[in-house]
Amino acid sequence: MSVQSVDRALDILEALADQGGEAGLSEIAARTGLPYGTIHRLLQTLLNRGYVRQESDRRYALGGSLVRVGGVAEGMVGGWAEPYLTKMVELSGETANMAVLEGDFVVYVAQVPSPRRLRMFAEVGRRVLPHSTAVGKVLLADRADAAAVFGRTGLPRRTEHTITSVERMLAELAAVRECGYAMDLGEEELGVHCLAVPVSDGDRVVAGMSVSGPAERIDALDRDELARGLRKIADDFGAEAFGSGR
Amino acid sequence: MSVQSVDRALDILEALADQGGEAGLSEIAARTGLPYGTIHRLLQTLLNRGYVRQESDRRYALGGSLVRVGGVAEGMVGGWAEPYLTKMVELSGETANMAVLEGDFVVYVAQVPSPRRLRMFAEVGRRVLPHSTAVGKVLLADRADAAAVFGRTGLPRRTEHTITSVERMLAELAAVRECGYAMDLGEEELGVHCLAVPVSDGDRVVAGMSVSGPAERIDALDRDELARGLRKIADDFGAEAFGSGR
DNA sequence: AGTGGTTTTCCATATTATGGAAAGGGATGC
DNA sequence: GCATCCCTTTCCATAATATGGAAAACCACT
Repeated sequence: MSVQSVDRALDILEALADQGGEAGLSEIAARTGLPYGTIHRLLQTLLNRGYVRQESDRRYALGGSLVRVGGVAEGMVGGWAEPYLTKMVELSGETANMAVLEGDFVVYVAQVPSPRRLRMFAEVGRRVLPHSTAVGKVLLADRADAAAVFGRTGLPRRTEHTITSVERMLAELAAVRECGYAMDLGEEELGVHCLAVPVSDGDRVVAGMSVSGPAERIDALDRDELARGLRKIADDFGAEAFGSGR
Repeated sequence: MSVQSVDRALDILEALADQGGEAGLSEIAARTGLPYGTIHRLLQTLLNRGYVRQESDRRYALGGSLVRVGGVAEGMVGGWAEPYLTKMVELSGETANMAVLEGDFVVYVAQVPSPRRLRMFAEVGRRVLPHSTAVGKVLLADRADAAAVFGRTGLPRRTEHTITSVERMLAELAAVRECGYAMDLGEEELGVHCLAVPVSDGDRVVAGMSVSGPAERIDALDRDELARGLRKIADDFGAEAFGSGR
């Protein structure tokens, strides 16, 4: 039903992404379990098309052709998310956002604003560091290399509530994994609180969705109940947009 | 030397991207020249992995899995661009940027700042609309659906110099195609001028590189000569990062 | 120079993808 | 409400295509 060689080529691309975009042939072999000869041949093909690039030290890296295709895809996904974000707005009364991780940044790719007078607005396209946002936390909670990300970006203080210690942050991420949602209590912007839930493709967290609003309004909601509702919506979206088969 | 089915799968992905991220099976067939049965089977595979999604009207669209992989690739490309951007800084004395189109936005993916005291700074990660920037113009000049983009985004006035009419903008894009570079004369920010050149994968424009600085300094340079120099650098980079084979 | 760990190439084999043609769906017009 | 047209999906016999083990080449250390 599926074309084997294409499936395997995608495995290789994903293995490369998992390793941060760069890996040697044997690392790919370890991760995918495919025989060397096969991987090498598949890599040649991806190389010819610019989907993979070979560094001077013979290691392989994700290539430029993916940027264009990925960019177009990102626009699509943002569009599909809107009905789901709308449900989140209905459920919470607050502005809903979707964001993905791009390199070490959180990028907002879609938004549906709250109907209220006082509301969060126009985040689409914004790039922020993950440590001070609720979506950032759900996105990193799933990644084994979260500590490495903090090593590169640091945890700059944005407000008096920002978590600036790596240990405390890792503990926070553990808590997020535990309860399945993340909060931002004025850590990015004073007076703004958010609750974020993960969007999964059934295997890994690929995006986050959140609602954000004035601290008092968010705090007035029942977190666990709200989180349950949002998770449901996010799961539906994940299944629709990313799921399919596997 | 290359795995046929993988090659074809990539053709399909690219055909989809060419059509703005969405197409019917027969449109893909028209574009790629592949037989229906083959395309369908390949699409099934991509569907199973979330690289393609099927809309309710049975059309196909680029899928969510590309977002993650594309995001990682984007980080890589930004890194490789730096030596080339450095050359641009040496040539022009001004800050150099690289940007790509993501959905309808221009996203800056890499920067090398000018050594001067007064300089442009820290644009990486910023997302702006294409109409008011030089890179945006070179990126759109290559796209047949530029008018559709403006339909969605509008051409909001950023300064008194911003081009806000679609006709004038399309004329500008034609001029850009003609001379091979684009200018921004304070259209995004007063007093800031830029000159941008396209980065091509040998077939299509995939990114833009630009230098930006204070109006007086940029205006003092010989545009055509500078553009020639920048093009050379951009071409080298395009060949290295996106080219390879085909 | 020697050694260990890679990456790359090769080639006979049968597994795997191929594509033409026919069946199935949906929409549009009469 | 029915027929028509166009687009999508399925099928299957064929051979072209991808496979993967093993050997060779390469590189980086020491």
